[in-house]
Amino acid sequence: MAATIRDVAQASGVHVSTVSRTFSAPHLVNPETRNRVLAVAEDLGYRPNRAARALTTGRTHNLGLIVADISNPFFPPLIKAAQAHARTRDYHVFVADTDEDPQVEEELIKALAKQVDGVLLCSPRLSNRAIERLHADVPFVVVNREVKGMPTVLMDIGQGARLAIEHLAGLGHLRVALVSGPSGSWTSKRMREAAAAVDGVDLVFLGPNTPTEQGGLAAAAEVAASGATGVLAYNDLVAMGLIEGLHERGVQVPGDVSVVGVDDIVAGRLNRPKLTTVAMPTAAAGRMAVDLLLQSVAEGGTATLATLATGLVVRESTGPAPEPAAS
Amino acid sequence: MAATIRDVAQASGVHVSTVSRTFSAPHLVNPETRNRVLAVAEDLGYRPNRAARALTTGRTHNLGLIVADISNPFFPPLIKAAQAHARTRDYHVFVADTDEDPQVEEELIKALAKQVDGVLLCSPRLSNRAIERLHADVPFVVVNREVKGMPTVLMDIGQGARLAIEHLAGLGHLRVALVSGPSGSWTSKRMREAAAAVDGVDLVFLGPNTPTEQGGLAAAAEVAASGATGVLAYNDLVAMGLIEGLHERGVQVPGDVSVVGVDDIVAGRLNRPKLTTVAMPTAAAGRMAVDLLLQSVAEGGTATLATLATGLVVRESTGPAPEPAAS
DNA sequence: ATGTTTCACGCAACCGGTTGCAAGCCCCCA
DNA sequence: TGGGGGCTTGCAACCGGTTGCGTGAAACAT
Repeated sequence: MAATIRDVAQASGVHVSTVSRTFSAPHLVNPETRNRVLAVAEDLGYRPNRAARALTTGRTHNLGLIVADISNPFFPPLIKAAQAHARTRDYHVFVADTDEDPQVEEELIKALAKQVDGVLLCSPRLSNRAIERLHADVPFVVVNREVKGMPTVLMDIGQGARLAIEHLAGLGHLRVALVSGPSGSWTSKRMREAAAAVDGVDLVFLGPNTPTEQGGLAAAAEVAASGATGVLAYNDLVAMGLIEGLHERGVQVPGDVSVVGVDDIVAGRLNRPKLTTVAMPTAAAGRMAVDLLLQSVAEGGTATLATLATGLVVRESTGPAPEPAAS
Repeated sequence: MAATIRDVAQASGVHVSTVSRTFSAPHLVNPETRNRVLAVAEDLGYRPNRAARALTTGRTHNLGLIVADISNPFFPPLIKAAQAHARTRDYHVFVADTDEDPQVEEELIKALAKQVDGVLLCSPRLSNRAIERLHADVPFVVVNREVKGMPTVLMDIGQGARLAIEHLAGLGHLRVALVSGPSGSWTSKRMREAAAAVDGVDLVFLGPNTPTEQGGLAAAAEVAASGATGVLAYNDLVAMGLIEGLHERGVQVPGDVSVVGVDDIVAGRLNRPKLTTVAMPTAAAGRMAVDLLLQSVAEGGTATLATLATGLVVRESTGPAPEPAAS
């Protein structure tokens, strides 16, 4: 159906290798010939078949991006930044969603392996072992988690968590709950560690939870029962669900309980009360991840670790700790 | 690096064609041989290279899904459903985001064309002409827009708009504003037509707007000035931005103005007030689109049109029209 | 006039699979 | 015992490109 390199060769009276070079090494072909070939190619609507090219060159000029849950508003900015950035490097990014299922994640990686030059693993749910094993098939860059020996882009959630806890402490909250995400989450662990390093606050660890509003909603009872007046949630979605759940129980935010989220998703800005949250440099992370990946594709495994700074955005979901009930 | 079919052939003492058949036509090879080959393949970690296979078969077993803006929470459920459904058919789905840019959209389609068997175009921004032209390169299914001669999945937004307007009319709103989306949007047009068909309400058309909270926020002034007490917004994001903007102006929702969104995104359920909205069957649309696409890939262009019903979900952002000010 | 470069291009093998054709084998039946 | 048919497997061409090598011609130096 579509024109192939041989059609173009025949129509312009040259050998296929000349057509090939016209596109992949133009300086090797006489300008006159080149223009003729280009004209014919244009005329026939010929475009080199990237897949076929990849077969011999080993370069597909595609990148894969694997994400646990596209619905999580944390990812789209990262995805968009990665795609836009990759495009400037003449690469395309294919996104796949694993539905939080490690099995699916592995299957997708294998399927992608031969069709892309490298894969961006965003918050992977796979075990380190599995990741290292699969790494033999295709270069990786891991985002939002540390896997030894692998190029990694981290957002300094520890710093963010510390800022958040200090913010709460500064408002007089003496007892703060950490509502964590999925069990074994690398992020949750870092948050706990960082929070524990802040002096003068009493920490309660709650969870694990699904990292969605549902999870937050479900955690509301626990939080209410914990006696904490400040909460650092796993992410904004959990925070929003939690606020909703607390509200249903008649607990006021920020009057009775202050809540801090993580991610700074757009919806948090529209929430009522507007969410105080740890802002993640997602777009920068997406670009950085692409850079690292292309670098590691080109040069072979350089296991750089990039850590991006986070910041605290104070809005309306946090306020002074309530007076201790004088009962 | 990775094992090829020839490695497996050599290691198991058979010809490559036998290995090939072991995977793609198992019934043609002796069970004994087959098991030996499978064992060796397993041992070497061999997996057929899908791209190479595609070269001869013309089937990549991949689908492309192109979307204007992944950040729009309307799409993720559709994407997830499409991916999950495709997986059951042994297909993989690659998602790409065009950033609302027709240029990028076209480029992505061309890039994907040779690497997938078909493309799902979700709310494309390209002109009908361009779509028809590109259709020569790769089968399409269009979602959320009508392009003649192409398999299409539609959600009956007209019906939804009618339900919404009737709901508002039933609450006593006599003057209703339609806050539309991007200029030339197919969806906006359908909504206008359907709304116009409802008797007894006075319609005001506002817009165009970006289909995001920003757009809604920006439209607040216009809405406040329009004298409408009911609003049907282009989508939930716009509705939420609008509510936020009205709130900033001291206009109460639903006290002073009732707002209906479209899409039924998750965030709308967490909004305060919870959004009354037209629920779109996004997951069903994703599955249906995959089915149509695979069908058209297998059988050649059958230009089916599937229209999926929508429904109205009444929550808290709509209420009785206020008493006319007795000034 | 001869020798040496340089340039442009063709030849053919190769990437990793698939597939139509045919050959070898065994079995069955007449 | 010979012929027909079914199974299993190998052979080789092919999909759409790329690329190392070699050749012929033109350009330049000697």
